[in-house]
Amino acid sequence: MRIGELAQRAGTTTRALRYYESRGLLPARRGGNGYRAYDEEDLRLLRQIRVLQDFGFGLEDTRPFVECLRAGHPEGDSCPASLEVYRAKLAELDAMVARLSEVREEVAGQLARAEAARDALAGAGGGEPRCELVRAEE
Amino acid sequence: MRIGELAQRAGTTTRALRYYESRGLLPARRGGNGYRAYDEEDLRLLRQIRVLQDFGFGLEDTRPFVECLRAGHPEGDSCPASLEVYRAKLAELDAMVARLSEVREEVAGQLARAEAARDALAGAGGGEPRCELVRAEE
DNA sequence: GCTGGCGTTGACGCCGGGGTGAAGGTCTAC
DNA sequence: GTAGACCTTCACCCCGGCGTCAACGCCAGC
Repeated sequence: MRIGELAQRAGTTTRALRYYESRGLLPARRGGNGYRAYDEEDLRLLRQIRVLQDFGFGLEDTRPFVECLRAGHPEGDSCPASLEVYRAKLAELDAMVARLSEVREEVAGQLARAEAARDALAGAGGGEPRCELVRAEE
Repeated sequence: MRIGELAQRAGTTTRALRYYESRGLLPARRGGNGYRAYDEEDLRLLRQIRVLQDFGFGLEDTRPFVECLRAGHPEGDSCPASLEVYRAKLAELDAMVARLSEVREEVAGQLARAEAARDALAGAGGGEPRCELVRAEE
């Protein structure tokens, strides 16, 4: 199988495949004409890469999985190094969620405060706050 | 007040202030010598910018707040446009947290699955799983 | 009048990750 | 024979929010 077919079957581009090879992630054998030659196994490796990429893993993070498959293990995550990547990614995701949630609460607090201040002014200057929704603003 | 003093008092750099001006965010009057001239009000605007930046707001997001202050309102978030930015940011943060949490659960599931597979193999090939912790792995 | 420190403008660098684009040549398939 | 797929190498891009010169102007103190 040549590069175009592999790219098409994996839903990626020939450019990406050459890029992976340049990173040492998916080396290819060569035919006599210099063309890259791939087999079904390479398609498996490539699919593993793309699944992880869809999870937001960096290319380097996919390397242990690919090497695990290449070493003959049944799954890309059958090796300790892959599990470590999972764990590191989990920790990273947890940290991001925690940070974002903190900011979210800060912003929510600011919004609530600002809305309360606005309503207090509206109530003082414009009559009954209860009727606020009745007045057409536009 | 000249640019260096303002930068220092706001804990930023002259380069950042010139950049804000180039973006039209914090225009400065000029003295006869061409030097930028700032006052205490500019310091308030600048502090507003920096608070929002620390929340992770982009520069453009700070514009409504700055213009609100410049229009004479007591707070940068005393204007509807600022509240809209808060709301948009909240939605954005919620979406990010949701997306990250989804991925987190996917990865956690993969990790659990992979660990279970590993343990099943260890149990089948290495004897009693109960004693696994007793065997020195290294 | 000279040095040093502030100021001015403009242009380019960077950071990172995952590629893409173009140019110029070779090979294959119909 | 010609279109299309393939090869290589080098450069570029995207994003924001500045940093880093370069080359100059302005002003105070000595």
